[in-house]
Amino acid sequence: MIADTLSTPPSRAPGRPREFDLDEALDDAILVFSERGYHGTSISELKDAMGLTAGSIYKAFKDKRAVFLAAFDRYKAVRAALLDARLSQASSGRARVATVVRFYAEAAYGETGRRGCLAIGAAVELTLFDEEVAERVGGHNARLVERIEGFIREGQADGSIAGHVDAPGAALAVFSYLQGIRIAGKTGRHDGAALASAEAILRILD
Amino acid sequence: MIADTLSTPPSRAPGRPREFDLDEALDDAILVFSERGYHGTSISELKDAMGLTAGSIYKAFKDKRAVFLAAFDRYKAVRAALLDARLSQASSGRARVATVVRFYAEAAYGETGRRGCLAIGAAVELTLFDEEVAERVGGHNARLVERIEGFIREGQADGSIAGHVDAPGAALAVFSYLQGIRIAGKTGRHDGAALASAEAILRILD
DNA sequence: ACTATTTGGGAACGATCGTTTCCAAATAGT
DNA sequence: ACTATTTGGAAACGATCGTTCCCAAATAGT
Repeated sequence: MIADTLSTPPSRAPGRPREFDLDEALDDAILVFSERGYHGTSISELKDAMGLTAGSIYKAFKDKRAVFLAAFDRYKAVRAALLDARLSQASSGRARVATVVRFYAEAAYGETGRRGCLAIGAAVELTLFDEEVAERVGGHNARLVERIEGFIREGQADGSIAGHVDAPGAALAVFSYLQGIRIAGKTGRHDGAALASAEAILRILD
Repeated sequence: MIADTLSTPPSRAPGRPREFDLDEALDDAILVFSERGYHGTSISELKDAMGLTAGSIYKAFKDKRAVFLAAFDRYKAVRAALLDARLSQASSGRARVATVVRFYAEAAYGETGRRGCLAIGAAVELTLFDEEVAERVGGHNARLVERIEGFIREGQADGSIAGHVDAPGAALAVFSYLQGIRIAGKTGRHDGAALASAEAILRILD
């Protein structure tokens, strides 16, 4: 009985099983939405990119907006997992800030850089007229700023960051840099520059 | 004869005169495009915002894209004039960098902040699939980065900025901050924080 | 075997998109 | 006065948008 309710994963729903992997489809959606934006992506393009028919998309998601929201959530989850893995190897407050800064700078050049950041696209394109998107993006951003501020305070406690640094101001400055370097990466040509700027920004912790 | 070709400004074209001011209409277009983005703005919304009929818009501009390009150019020109006026009152290299940083930080909160930056919207939404937009945005950005780098070098020459600062890296870091603070302003709630972050970012010049 | 349920695939829907066309009104040149 | 030209305004265009519907196929439970 208890075992029955606990071992539910292998059990399957009644009807015909879905022939594609939801997360893989969302990964494709992330790419198109990142490149073309929300309004710039049609269902037809989404269909081609995800390798699905319109019917299948609308059976898996309520509407286009739901696809975007799901893609956004997955994008955030995947990126956060990647960052956290790196963060676990940083041993001082300064090292943690540096890890975050370099993580974003690395994503800012090359193909990834030109493709752009889905979260920034969402913030720019949707926050003003979609309350739910605004809350999600705003929440993520606020949490990241708080996290950076926490790293700075940790650094001040462990001696890796100067005590006179204004933690809230510096945290927002670093966060802004993270967003901005992704925009710079959309039009910028030189790759090493992004990494150099990452080192430069860390000077605000001295 | 010569006077004739030189005093052309008061002379008028043949047909019925335009009943609206082009620049005022573009100012309205700047607002809608900033708020809703390029793809998110329909001709119908453009029509309402500019107080014109579709016919009048298409007589003044080739198509929707041309309206956007004109709005973009005007936005850039107006903002540049505003910045230059402030810049003329800054007497050291550091003061000039600080002026630029505060100029962007001020635009990042309140109604202006939530409305967003037209140039950033263009970069995010259009650069990947519109070569002309990419060139314009990329050109503006590159020029601003170079300008900041110049201010830093001037500061190092006049003693207001430390000599050990990596000018290209710091310039791109400052530029990225400028873009990022405008994004932060779309979801951020607290106004004073933007200004505090502006002061924090200037620490990279120490 | 049969029913219920869900998916894949594609045709079809109304709505809205960006754009063009048409006509009356307003100007300049002759 | 007349012609040429341009604008204002609104109706009309085909194309594409996001979404729904329909039917055959594939599964689970009985």
